[in-house]
Amino acid sequence: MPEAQYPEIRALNLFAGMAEANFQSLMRGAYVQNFPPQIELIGEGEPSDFLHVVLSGSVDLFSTWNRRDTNMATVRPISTFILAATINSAPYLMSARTLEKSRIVLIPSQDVRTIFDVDRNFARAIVTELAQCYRSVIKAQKDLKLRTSLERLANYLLRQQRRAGGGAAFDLDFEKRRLASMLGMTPENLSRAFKGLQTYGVSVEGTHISISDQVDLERFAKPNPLIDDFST
Amino acid sequence: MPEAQYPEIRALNLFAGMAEANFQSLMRGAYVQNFPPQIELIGEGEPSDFLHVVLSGSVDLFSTWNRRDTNMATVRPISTFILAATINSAPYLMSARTLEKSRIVLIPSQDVRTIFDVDRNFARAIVTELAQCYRSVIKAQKDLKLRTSLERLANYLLRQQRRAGGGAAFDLDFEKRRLASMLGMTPENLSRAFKGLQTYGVSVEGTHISISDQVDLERFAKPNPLIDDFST
DNA sequence: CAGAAGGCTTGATCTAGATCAAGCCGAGCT
DNA sequence: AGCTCGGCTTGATCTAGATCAAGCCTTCTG
Repeated sequence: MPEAQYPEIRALNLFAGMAEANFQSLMRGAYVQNFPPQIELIGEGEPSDFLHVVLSGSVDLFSTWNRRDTNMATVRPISTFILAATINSAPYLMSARTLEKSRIVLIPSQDVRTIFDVDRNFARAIVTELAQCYRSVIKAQKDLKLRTSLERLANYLLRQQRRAGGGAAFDLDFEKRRLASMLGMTPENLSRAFKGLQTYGVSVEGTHISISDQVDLERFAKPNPLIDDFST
Repeated sequence: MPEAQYPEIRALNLFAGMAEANFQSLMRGAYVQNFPPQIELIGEGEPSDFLHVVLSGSVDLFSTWNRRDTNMATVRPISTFILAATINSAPYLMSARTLEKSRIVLIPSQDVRTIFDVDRNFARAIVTELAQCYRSVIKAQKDLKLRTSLERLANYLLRQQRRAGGGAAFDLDFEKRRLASMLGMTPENLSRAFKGLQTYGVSVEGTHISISDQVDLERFAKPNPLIDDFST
């Protein structure tokens, strides 16, 4: 891998604390690659040869059974995916495809396991990351099982609003059909859901959202840190 | 904690490989307790003071939001729960209650984190366990999102059959209302689902199940190791 | 500029499963 | 034995969301 990439990667939580020699040794086998949208990166059931880290873009994790499929999670920078499979040398449980143009680091799983055993700080970082992945999945599952589609959309808008700086107006950063998929609903129902939120002061023009009555929307959405807060 | 408990706990994957001194040090702060059924052990949002290990019985993990609640997972012996919260010193995302009389080890979270940093084998075991928890949740989510309730029941019966030795007849080890909850359906629908499986040669008498046409049931259920196999 | 294509919206229908409302039946008790 | 209580079943209805089927509008292309 070209050395120019190092500093950016080294700065990630996962690698920041480890010994330089171990980092170098990890990087020797790793490479960074740019993928176009809609590329299938891995398929479920395959052996877990590489740990993946999303540097930019976004990746959809999905699963298939009996001709049905469902998206399980969306990975945004900067975080890893299929860490659990890598750690346990187990086959992938999910498939992954890029949603948009994405930059991804691939690190051979064997190297990750080796360095894990010799670098205490790396071990700590791995386990923290893994715990975070676990908690993200749990949060997503709570969102899905406890809320209606209207409530999910309302809470998504509040989260997105915060990410965009907190102002009353902001833009969606996905096209709507992708948003629908991320929220676990069809494009048709997303369209209807947007209409349903008009009652609470939400107006939509293309990808531009404005919230005229913050309090009312929050009273409806009932955001909860144990579901909506990504940091904890 | 009474020393008599040690060997049984020491034999668990989580503790088997660690240095004796570290194990002793963990056990000094730990204790084993028997709980009656339906006791709420922890509540979501609380700080994660203890790592829990289920030795016998079973524990229901569930979540609540806006007066709704849903069960997220059922923990059977022998495994841990809320490991992720313990590792990250983060609040619990789920509540836990005993389903039946259960024996549970409680280990102070702070001790787990301390020993993690000094015992390489313990670190390895922790991360393996955590990865397994992660994968279990993913499997449960796939089961729920990709299958109808009839399919979930059919696959559950096949798994239970295997656990019971693989014979054509076996017993459920839960009462039906509990099974319904574990499968994410209402008791009413479970009842109807059992009727629906008669077509595939399943007959039910109380908690006793017999499968007259194994091949037909499997053709319907389409069991898949990436969902139904607990070992991988 | 015209045409096509793809995403968005809207309405109509369908479906899995939940909920509501009785009955049923076996176990334990007086 | 007769009663009661709790879990199970059964049927009827309800609902969130999916699916199907158009039309619409913007953007891209020849």
